[in-house]
Amino acid sequence: MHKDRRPPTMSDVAQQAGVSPMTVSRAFKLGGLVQPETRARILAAADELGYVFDSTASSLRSQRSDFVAVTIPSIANANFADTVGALVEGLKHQGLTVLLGYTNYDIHEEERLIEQLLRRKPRAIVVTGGRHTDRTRQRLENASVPVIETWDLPENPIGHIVGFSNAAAIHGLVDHFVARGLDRIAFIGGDADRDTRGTDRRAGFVAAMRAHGLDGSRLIAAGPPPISMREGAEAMNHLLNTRPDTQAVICVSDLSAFGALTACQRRGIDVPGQISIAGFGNYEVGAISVPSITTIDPSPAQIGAIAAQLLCQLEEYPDTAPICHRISPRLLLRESSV
Amino acid sequence: MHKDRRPPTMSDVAQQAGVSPMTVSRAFKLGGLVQPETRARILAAADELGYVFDSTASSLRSQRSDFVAVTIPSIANANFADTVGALVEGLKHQGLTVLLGYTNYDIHEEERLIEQLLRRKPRAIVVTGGRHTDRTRQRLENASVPVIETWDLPENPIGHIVGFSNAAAIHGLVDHFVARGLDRIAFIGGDADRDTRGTDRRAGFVAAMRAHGLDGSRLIAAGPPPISMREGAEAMNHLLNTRPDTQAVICVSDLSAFGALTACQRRGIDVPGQISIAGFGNYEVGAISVPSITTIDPSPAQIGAIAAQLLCQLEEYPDTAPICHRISPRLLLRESSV
DNA sequence: ATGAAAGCGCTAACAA
DNA sequence: TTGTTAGCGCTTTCAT
Repeated sequence: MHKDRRPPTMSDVAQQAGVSPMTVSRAFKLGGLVQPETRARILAAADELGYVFDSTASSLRSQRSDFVAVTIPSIANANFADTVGALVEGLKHQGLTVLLGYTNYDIHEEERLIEQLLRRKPRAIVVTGGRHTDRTRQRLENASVPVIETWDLPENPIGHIVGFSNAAAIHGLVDHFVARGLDRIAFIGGDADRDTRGTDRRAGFVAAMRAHGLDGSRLIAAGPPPISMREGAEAMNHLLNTRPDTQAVICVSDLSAFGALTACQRRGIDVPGQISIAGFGNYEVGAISVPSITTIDPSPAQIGAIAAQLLCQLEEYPDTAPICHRISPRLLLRESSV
Repeated sequence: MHKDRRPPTMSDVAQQAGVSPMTVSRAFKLGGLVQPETRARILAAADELGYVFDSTASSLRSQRSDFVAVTIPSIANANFADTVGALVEGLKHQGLTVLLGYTNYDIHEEERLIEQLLRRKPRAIVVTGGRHTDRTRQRLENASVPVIETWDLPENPIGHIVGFSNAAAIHGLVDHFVARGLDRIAFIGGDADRDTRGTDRRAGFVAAMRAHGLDGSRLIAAGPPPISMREGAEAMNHLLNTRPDTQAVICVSDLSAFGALTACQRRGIDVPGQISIAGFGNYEVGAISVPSITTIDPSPAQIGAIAAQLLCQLEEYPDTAPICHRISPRLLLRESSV
């Protein structure tokens, strides 16, 4: 092995196999029309030389890449991970890869990220959420690649949508609590406008309380996202100190709901005996905690699967009119609420 | 807007700004030697035309990309997410992006993924773990880009290492339990050879028990990774049914440890009164649960930060000899253990 | 089923 | 500081 020699190209492989570079190129394509034995010889030659296909050159020449760009607010979030997992799975068969970027719940970081991703000429782009900077919108609109917004139902969609109304989902949860005779309901989280889905959930809470003629002012801020267990516990402590007569708490996610639950446990407050708790997202922690936590399941994997399906359709019919696919979040009643 | 016109290139921008394409190229580089006013004019022209820099062409011509490939077993794992987060943060200033792929804890999937990533000519590649298929090893060795293996201390490293011994970390935990007078200790997880770090942890447990002259056969399989809360609860139930005299349980991660804890709670078994529980990873759930869970903190963010630092160093001195940076996991004693 | 020529959009190398 | 020329490695297009 001569370590400092320049890496072999298709021409080198072609020479080794006694064919033209074009035939090597065809041998590496999936439907490439090459004699099976010729292909075998080529692949053997490639292996022998340690040839690595150059996607860079391929993309430049063909003016098409083999990946879909996906942006999520955070890795380390099981909900978004499930969406991405289903997306990857659904695109694998099309020979499409997923290129993942995360925005830290910041639409300016999203802007930076999306500009970076577009430079690589993705086949399509899937973003989380429907709120973006003006510049991001503009970039995506001009990008001339399919755009899918997920986890939201934006009023002015850029392209396609696979999502649901975060506000409506919480509205349904409030309805359920009120039907069970609970009046004094609080909401934890969703104060920072960085997490737009969290903000929508809080807005849904306020609207629902108003619709029932109830006091929707029990709003506990939990700081900038990601709002997790610790923030949920802190918010719950604050709530118990300031509004001790609260009967039920809806949290922006199951993670903060679990934190809230632990705060109650440490204070000896019985859940759901003294206070009911609900979350959002159907995270594993809420399914398994004692008590288990009432939640709303937005079917993250389904979002990914449908987005993948839509992308496959767009591969075949690029001019498909903008589609809005609504997911129906399900209410899961568990031990943490009466 | 003519939607079907081909997208503008540097030449178009150059023409618009009244300069040569080369000057536009320089204007887009960070240290490009261009008159400030010229650059301003160029950027304005680019904006006006909706120009998007073509990384594909840039990479092909310059034979160097602007990204580091990173592979992790799973997104949706807070530990790996923290490593990646620190890596991204540490590379941002160098103008390097992270391209993330995940392997589903499968070294064959890893092989596929790494081949895909290498086709894009990354500046470096950071992988999780030190066990790979032969073909993966070969590919990485021949790739002529820096390789960093993390979260492990492989015996035959491919390149650089930023990691720790998973076995030794568990060994220390066993020592602690034994010193507290606990003899009948079980281990949950790590049966499948897919999660090599989990397997190492179990091996560390067995070796430590043997070193103390204790019975190291209380091993509860938890199925294929990712082993999470549900599997931890199931394994704990199995353990309580089959070896009810167990005094302490070490779990392959805090997630399964939390599951094990809930299993005890549902059966009315006091933790740590009747049984001690420990996990691994210092996940948030174990810090906040009631009781909080004793764990080992492998400093995931530190791993990422050091890897990033090493990569920066390698940018400057590419011929740096292989470095092995050892992390020292810390034992965090919490409420779940005596 | 295979080959030859041309060129994708950018930048290295050199020149001015 | 800016411009000119050539070519990165592949695939499109056309030919055989």
